[in-house]
Amino acid sequence: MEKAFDPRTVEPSWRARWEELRIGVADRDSPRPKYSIALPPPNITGVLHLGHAMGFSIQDTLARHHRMRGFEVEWCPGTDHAAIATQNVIERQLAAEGTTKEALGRDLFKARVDAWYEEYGGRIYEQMRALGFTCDWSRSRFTLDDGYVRAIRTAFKSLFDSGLIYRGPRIVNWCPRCLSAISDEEIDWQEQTDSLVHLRYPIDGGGDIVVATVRPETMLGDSAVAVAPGDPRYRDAVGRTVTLPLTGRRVPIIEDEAVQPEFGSGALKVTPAHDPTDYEIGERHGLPMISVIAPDGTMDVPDLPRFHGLPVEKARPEVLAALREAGAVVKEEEYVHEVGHCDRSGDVLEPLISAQWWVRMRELSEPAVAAVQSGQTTFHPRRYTDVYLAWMGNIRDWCISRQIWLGHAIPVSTCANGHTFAWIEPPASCPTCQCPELHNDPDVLDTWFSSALWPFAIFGWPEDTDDLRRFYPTDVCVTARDIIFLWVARMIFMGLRFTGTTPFADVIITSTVQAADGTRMNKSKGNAVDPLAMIEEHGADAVRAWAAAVGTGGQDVRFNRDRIESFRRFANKIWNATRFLVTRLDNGEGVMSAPADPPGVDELEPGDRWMLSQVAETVEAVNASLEAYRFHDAMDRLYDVTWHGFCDWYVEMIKPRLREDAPAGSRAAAAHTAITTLDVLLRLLHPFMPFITEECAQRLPGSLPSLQLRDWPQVAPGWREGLAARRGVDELLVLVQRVRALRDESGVPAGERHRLQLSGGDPDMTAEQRMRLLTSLIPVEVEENGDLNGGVSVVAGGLEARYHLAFGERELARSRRRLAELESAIDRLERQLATPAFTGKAKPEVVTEARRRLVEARREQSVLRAQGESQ
RNA sequence: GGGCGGGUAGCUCAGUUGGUCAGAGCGUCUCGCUUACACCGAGAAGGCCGCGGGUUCGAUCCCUGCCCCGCCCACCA
Repeated sequence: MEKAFDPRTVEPSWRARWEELRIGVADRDSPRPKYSIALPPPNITGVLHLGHAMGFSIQDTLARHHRMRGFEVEWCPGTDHAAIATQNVIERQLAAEGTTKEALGRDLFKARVDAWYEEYGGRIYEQMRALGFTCDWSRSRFTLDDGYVRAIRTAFKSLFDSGLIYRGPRIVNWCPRCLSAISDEEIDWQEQTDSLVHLRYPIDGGGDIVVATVRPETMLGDSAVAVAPGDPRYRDAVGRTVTLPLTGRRVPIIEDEAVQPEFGSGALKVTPAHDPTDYEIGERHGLPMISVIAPDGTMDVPDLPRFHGLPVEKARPEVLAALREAGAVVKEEEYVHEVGHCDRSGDVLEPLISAQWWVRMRELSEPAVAAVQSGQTTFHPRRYTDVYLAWMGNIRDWCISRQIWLGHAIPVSTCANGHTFAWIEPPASCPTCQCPELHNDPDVLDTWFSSALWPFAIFGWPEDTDDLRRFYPTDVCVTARDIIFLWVARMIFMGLRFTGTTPFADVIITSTVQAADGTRMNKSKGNAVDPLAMIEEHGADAVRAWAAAVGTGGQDVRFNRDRIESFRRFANKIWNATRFLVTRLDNGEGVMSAPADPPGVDELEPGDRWMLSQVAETVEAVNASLEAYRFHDAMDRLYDVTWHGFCDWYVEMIKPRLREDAPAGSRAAAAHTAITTLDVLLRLLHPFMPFITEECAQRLPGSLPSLQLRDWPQVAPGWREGLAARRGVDELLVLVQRVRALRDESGVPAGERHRLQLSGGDPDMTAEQRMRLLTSLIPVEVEENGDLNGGVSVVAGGLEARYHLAFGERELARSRRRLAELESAIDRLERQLATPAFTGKAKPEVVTEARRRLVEARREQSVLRAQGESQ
């Protein structure tokens, strides 16, 4: 074995091995219980960053863990066409080349897109492969696949035929660059400082009314002035009209509850065609919707040539100037507010009226709320449940049409006779009147409409396929919190609608990876980290272990190269521990088998039992952590027990026993314990760090072609018995540390032995055992002396230390203290519960809690007393 | 405006039913190339657990107020 672990030489062959063994490919007909995950399909807008790597690593950890536990694991991968995002990327590319998609034409544009998908789809796959993911590539899906398209059309038609999809003109979030509507969830709100302009509108017949706006240009489309109902300041004005400056249009003064009387002057100019609030006011009052801004973001006011055709940002000062000339401007003030931007292009959104396709949400959201409330799907961390419920609870209709080139065509046609219908296969004629003259809807679907079907569409829905029956619903969905609404929520209501069940039982929300400076990591800022670079530097295992260590704390995490590096060192540590044991135990015919028959209890020394009991605890702790999706706990624990418990303490303490001249029984027991421990640790670590663990496990006796074919470790009956010996050994280890510190402080030369006088200690440990353990770790001559009562001390010129092992005494003191604590707690609780003021007035749950605590405290008290008496 | 999360060693962060919970990694300092590992080992220093109240025998942990930081939601133009 090489002296240092080199991931680069090891990783490729294991990737190949896993593929040869078809580790990731799920067998539909296997008798094992299934465990399935639908990989959140990454957008093919570029390569994956560290955030993806984290979420995906966690999924692979789950997949590998469940395979070892005996599940037939289906982790289905795929990619998302991400229509609007990809189109933006390509368009930017074209712009850089000095051309446009229009100049290119549809066909060439499509070729361009396909080439992009090819290249980046491939690179994403390479990234995932590099991390050692065992997803089922045989079932890999792309949202533009034929079968997938069929699923989308089926879902669309079903919703359309049930009246849950409708088309209509409404106010939408319009992106003037994408030239498309977008949904509420795709708005990126940014704080912005603007000028709040107060305008005076003359009231017909005398007087005037002042309104405030940050968008004076929209006043060209005003169709009313609104005040709060009953506002005394405007009692006389309501019902009258004003004549708008510049347009000369007469509009009414109305009352509407949307108006906040405290804001500004308490009067609001109403522009229903260009403001969501105003739109609703307009609907309530039947106001005309006067569009003055065109889809390309320029003013559309042919009657006013001064402004017509100006881009909004140029029109604003121009209109303001005109208003000033007209004497309508009262004052201007700085104003900070949130402005919606397109989350793809970054442009300021222009609310405007447009005919779009919508999904009626009420009927879909109600079951989706109920499903989460009833626990059919659980969020981890739990607090995201409330986030989800709040959103789903007051959701508005979903705008699903996009006016872009790329994406799934809306499967709707209208015939010459005006029959509109949805279809699954492109029709030749109208199903109602057989008219062959059809007009297809020109829009495409919101990408998230297709993503919403992912967990069942990947398995062949709407067909009742074997895969669907076998692997759906999935078990968990691992994703980032910023797509809870965009994706997770929508999968839930679509799943309920089309399959009658939620698509996954658990949703794991991973940490968000920030750049080192705490800002958001994103490609355009250039601070995104490519996982491949980290793999190159530290190896795939290090990246994965890092992901597990920081991915599920529920807290955002800053990119920290040192942290990743620490796991590379950890891999090296594992490598070297293995290398040491394997070479030391190689008897010429291979590694000395951890004997087929484990040594009898008699042959195990206290240190061996100490180690095995820790192994038992580790298995249980890791199980509990994984059960609760607390990967960071599991990783921490494994790191600690492997490095410190095993390498630093155990391996060091058995070194003398591993020498060939050591007593055979003792040597066998140490070998058995060491190999057993290493084997269990490697298996526990494998889902997190598959490469290094495979590489090491291969060298141990009894290995299989892959750890993925081994069982998940279980605690063997004897291991826990070591718990009793633990305290005795632990006490010696504390002594070792104190002696080391003492030697360090006293400047004793490294090799020089000194005398150590001992008394006390675990009565079950012989003086011989105690001495062997100590001398394996520190250079001392041990002398047992029953009369010592002091701690460590230095005697005379040469070092001499005396130490009294307080075995049992510490526990006794602790138990006394605990008893005292319990007594006072019981005292207080009894007093509290005897007080009518408390039992009568406090909240019932508080009283119940107090009773429960009292019962618990009494129980613990009696247990401790019983223990005390037995000793 | 509402809600959520966070403020713990120089840095990045753990700390799940209030009582060995004051921890890890990195960094720093002092030793050590003892035949697994210098991608190492041993030892050490370092913290009013954001601030003020409160509950309690006891609070980093529970309640309350405040100060910062981040995020989400929201129709105040």
